[in-house]
Amino acid sequence: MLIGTYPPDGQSASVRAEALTNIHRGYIHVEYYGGAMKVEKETPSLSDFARPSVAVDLVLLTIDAGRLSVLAIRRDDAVSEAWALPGGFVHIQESLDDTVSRLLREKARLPDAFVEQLYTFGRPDRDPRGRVISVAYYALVHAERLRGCLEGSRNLALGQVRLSANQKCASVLLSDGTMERLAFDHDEILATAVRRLRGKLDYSAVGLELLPKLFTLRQLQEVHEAILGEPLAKPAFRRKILDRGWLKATGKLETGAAFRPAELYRRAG
Amino acid sequence: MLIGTYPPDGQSASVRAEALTNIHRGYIHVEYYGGAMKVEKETPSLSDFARPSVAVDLVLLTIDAGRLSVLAIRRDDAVSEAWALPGGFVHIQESLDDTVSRLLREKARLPDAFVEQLYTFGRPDRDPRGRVISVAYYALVHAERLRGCLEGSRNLALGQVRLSANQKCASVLLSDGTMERLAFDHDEILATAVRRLRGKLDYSAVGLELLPKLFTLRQLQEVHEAILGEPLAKPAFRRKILDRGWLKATGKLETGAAFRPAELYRRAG
DNA sequence: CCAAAAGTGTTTTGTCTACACCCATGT
DNA sequence: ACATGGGTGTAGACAAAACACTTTTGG
Repeated sequence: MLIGTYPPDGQSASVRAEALTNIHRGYIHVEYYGGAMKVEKETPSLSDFARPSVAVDLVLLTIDAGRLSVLAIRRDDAVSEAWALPGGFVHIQESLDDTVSRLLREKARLPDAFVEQLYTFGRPDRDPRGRVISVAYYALVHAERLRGCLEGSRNLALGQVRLSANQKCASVLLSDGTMERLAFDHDEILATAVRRLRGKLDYSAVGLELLPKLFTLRQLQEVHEAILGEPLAKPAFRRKILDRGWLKATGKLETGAAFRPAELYRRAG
Repeated sequence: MLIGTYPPDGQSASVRAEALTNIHRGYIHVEYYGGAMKVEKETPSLSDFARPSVAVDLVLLTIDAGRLSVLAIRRDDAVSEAWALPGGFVHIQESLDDTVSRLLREKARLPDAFVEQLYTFGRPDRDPRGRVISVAYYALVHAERLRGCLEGSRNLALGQVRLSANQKCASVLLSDGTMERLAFDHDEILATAVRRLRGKLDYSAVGLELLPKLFTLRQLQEVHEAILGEPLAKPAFRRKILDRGWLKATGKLETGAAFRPAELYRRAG
């Protein structure tokens, strides 16, 4: 399929190369004959539609000072000065999971973490820069693992998650006391992550991802309370969790307790 | 930002142009000087990466002859001759939900249906034609609504869903008795839909979407059994469902029953 | 009356909750 | 010893499962 032939004057070649990269894909043959350029596209074309950009946004959650907190990044670009979730575009030869791993490394300097796909947000107007479809993931890490990274960088912060009454959007409370609404539709993404996490607490061991390898039952209960935003009864919680079989008692006791030290558990299996 | 300079020999320029369109986006300046080509990229753009195509794939489920069945479409293009899920590309100014609505109309002639986003599949090699990221949705409709559409078209079929033992992939059994593995990663998408649906039966009223407005408790039980793939105890099922408060008794009785007619229910609220 | 399916009671089992209580430790 | 939080026992509420049973229809 012949797309066109163009004279080799620098100015117009610039514009046309842009149009090409936007609309067409597949093997593009560029041939030179007699000083002019001929551009062809090979037959089986994937899509003749203009393509949206695809990004991954990351809801990196942790428990900081007993509160469910999220990693926010300050956008200093011309688009927005607000806080937002860390994110980035999906490279052309990169799986979505690979994009998430790269973002974890680049933005939070984490070599790995528990991550799960959350939801894909695709409103055409969700990003003022243009059409960006965002596949949101959430990640859970123990706060200790973020310590170094947060101190090293001035445009990263942990903010406490504040879910609205209808659970449709969430704001963050920064350590300086200011309440911030996240940029774009990130408040909605954050709320979706918290709702998902709340739902998973009952039937999965996700809470363990927010704790160190050895932990006490009280610590796990505090994690659940931080996520659910409500206090839980201690005896009921202990028995429910132990009945699930997710935990294995180590026999070791915590150190540095003011009173009776609690037993340390680790994940079973 | 200078990307590189290349000698204008036809053979290698072809390959390099391909690499360019894959890796870079934004304004690309192409200049010619002294018979060579210089390629530059302009600074601030939405995304400096080549964009993947974004598609929606639709898992349209229904209960046909008491079995969980899925709408499959025969691909007659050069890419594949297998059966696949109906799908299509997301247009540049179209929300994901709008794409789903359009696909429902175009592929199944349905003006509306219960739909929910399922998962986004983004392995770079999942489509042999190139990089396609697919946002999968599942839809539930009463089989009666598909009747006319299926008869009218030769490349559409309902196939019984057969989930593998590990629940990681699903095949379809067509009415001619042949067992078909769906094209691309659609077997994995289908399995994901069935797992999701099974999980939702317990805590949501999704089963009602697969029935007409008036239905008997036995019919609802058969829907649940078809989705779960196992028989359920009648008294337990009745009480559980009625306790949930999703249903409202109408007082009417079914007609045409061979024996005692059952009461008709409809959704509450 | 009989066959077949609708619909209900009753008992048992197991899980979650609430509350009371004992246990171990640092001061 | 005692304050404090860790950890356990018991009783009631509630939901689900198993089983037997009654009811209603067409023939």
